[in-house]
Amino acid sequence: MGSEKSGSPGELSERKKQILKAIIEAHIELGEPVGSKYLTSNKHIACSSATIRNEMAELESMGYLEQPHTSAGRVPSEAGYRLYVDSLIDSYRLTEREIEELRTNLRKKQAELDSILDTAIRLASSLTDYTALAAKPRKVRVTVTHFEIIRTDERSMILVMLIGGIVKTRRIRSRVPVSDEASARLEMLLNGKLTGLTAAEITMPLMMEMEREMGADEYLVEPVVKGICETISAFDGGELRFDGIDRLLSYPEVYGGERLREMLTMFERKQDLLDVFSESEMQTGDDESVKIYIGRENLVKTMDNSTLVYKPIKRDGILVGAIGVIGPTRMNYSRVIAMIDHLSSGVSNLIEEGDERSD
Amino acid sequence: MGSEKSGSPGELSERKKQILKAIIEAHIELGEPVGSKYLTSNKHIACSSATIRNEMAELESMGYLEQPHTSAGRVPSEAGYRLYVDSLIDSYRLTEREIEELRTNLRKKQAELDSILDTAIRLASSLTDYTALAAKPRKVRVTVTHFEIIRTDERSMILVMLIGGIVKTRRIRSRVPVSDEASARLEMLLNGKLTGLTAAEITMPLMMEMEREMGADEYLVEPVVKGICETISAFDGGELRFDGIDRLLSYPEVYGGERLREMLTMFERKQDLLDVFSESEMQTGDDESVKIYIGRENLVKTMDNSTLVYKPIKRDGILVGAIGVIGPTRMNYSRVIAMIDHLSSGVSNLIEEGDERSD
DNA sequence: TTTAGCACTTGAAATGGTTGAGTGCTAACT
DNA sequence: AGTTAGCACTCAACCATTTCAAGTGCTAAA
Repeated sequence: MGSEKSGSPGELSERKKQILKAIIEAHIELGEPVGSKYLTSNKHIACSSATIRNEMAELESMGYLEQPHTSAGRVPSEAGYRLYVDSLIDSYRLTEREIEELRTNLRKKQAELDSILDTAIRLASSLTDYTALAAKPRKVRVTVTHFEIIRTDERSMILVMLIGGIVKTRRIRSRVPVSDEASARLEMLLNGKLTGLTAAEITMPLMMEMEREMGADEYLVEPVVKGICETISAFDGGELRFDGIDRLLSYPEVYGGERLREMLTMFERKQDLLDVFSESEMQTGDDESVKIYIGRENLVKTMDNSTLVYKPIKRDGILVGAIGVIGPTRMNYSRVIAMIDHLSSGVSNLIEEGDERSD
Repeated sequence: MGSEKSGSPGELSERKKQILKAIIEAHIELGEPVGSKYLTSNKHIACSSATIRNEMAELESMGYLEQPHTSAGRVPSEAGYRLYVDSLIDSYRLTEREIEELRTNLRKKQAELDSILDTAIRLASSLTDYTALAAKPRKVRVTVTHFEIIRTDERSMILVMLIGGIVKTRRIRSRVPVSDEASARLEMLLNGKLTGLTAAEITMPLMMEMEREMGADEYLVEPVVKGICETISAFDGGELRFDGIDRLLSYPEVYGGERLREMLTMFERKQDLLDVFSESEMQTGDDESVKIYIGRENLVKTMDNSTLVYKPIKRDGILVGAIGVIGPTRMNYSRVIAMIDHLSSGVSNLIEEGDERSD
């Protein structure tokens, strides 16, 4: 047996490449193992089925193809897909219509990051026909940069916090009326003492000091600070949202039975997937192109037969999220890649420029 | 054939009730059609299998039971379940442990409605083992009650809107520096002109008037007002969130194959389900107890074999949402009902009392 | 080096018989 | 009249067997 398990693409003759590419594309299209005869008749390859069989046998021993059972056609292996996306793939040109659809749909929603992401995954899912997801990675150091208190009536107010460019609010109610003077002082205190601190750095002594400075209105401090800590903690957990989960069912060969359950469970737990994105945060230095994880390449075990395609989203140069799709290994790579690329860039631009439509 | 399709429970002899109840509970427990022999041996019923067969035949002709095929046991019909939950069911006592779990978990999260709901559905799903969902019903008349502008730096600010007790924010950026005076005037204008108006009532003339009053800073008006309209519009759409979708797969008899897909699709589309909740908003006058929709009783077609159990959530007497679970018709009604009842009340109390931990 | 032909393998689908749970009905019993 | 035992009947589920067709690997010829 040829023991050259993972050969570099250079080893492959032109014809082998052509055949491998044809097999992968046929399999993407049909979802079934593809046999030698199919290739000769449907893809235009200039040799007979017997020759193709020989080549396929070699490709298999090199690890690019697999055979479900003796009398079935061949199926691309993960290595095969990897080779395909790395060097065989034709880059897909989005049609004018598709670009237009991306642009107008994205433009419509000029809002906070969250709702932009929602629109984006909806788009991604409906355009690619796979399950789409967006992640906000877990942050390492979450701090409030600015506090502001808004009075609504004499015993309730709203605390507005600016956390890394995102606005979070929290309602504060008190049983007794609170003077304007007291809330103003509280606001000042918060801005003076708590900005720039992570949840862990907000200590008891600090809180007691604040209570001292609030004098008669010290009763406000504890619930407010507690709320702030909760908000910060909730924020750094990262977040993950989905669209088109029902589309998983379009690929019963992959997501049938128990596998589907594992998949859904993973979507519910979210943590594993978030880890994947966080990991990418590390290697975000190298480049910022579309990333592709095929099968068990780099991922959680439950994603054996799936591919994750995603691209980071940046604001002012720093990573604020990612958007991608998840689907069967035999997904339409070229189209998906082009789509995610555009979409992510679109979102990046959108949040970069903000709402400055003031011309 | 006895043509009394839907008899009132009064028609039923004590023994018929007892048998029906036993069948339903056995079927809930086992998930399989239950036969006459099983009842005599496992549930203590004081007569022989033959007698039970006779009774079952009658119950079937009355429409309370169904037979999948000739040589199978009986399965409760929707009418049977309905009768069961209406008059046969034993009310379930939550254990101390369960109550404790509800309370502590719910208490932990003292935050805005959204995150309370998230916690609640997570709880509901994990405690009942069914898919849980929470809805914020579509509002008829959404208006902003209060505007507030927060300056972050000289060319960006945050617009805070109070919409029906919920806080929404929106970032505003401008290419040119904005004076404090200008933003203060804008805030005043918004509060003066736009509070109490729905999106539809914000007209062009109104906007032009505002531009006039802003003088040199009129360029701020258009993007801001546009953003406000979007926010209001987005708000009245209602919202629906889930937890434990993976649990659908625990009941393959119901959610296997095509049905599962329909179910997921419905979860994605959300609209149908929201309609159900909105409908309940209408009839919310009659009472505010736990509501139960069994099978095709009242619902969307895709929910034929499912039951929806939910209870509205109120703040200050008005409906702000609902929480419930969705599961197979053969769900453990007594337990689920008790759970949802408690949970919904818990949430209601929590948002009622707010953060007033100032003692 | 390529190709045609053929024997071989093997999963999927079709067939057919067996099994067992559960029923409905009738006749005996209280 | 209501209840029960007994029995024939039905029908899905299961298992073993057969058939079928797709696709291969190999050999021999071009």
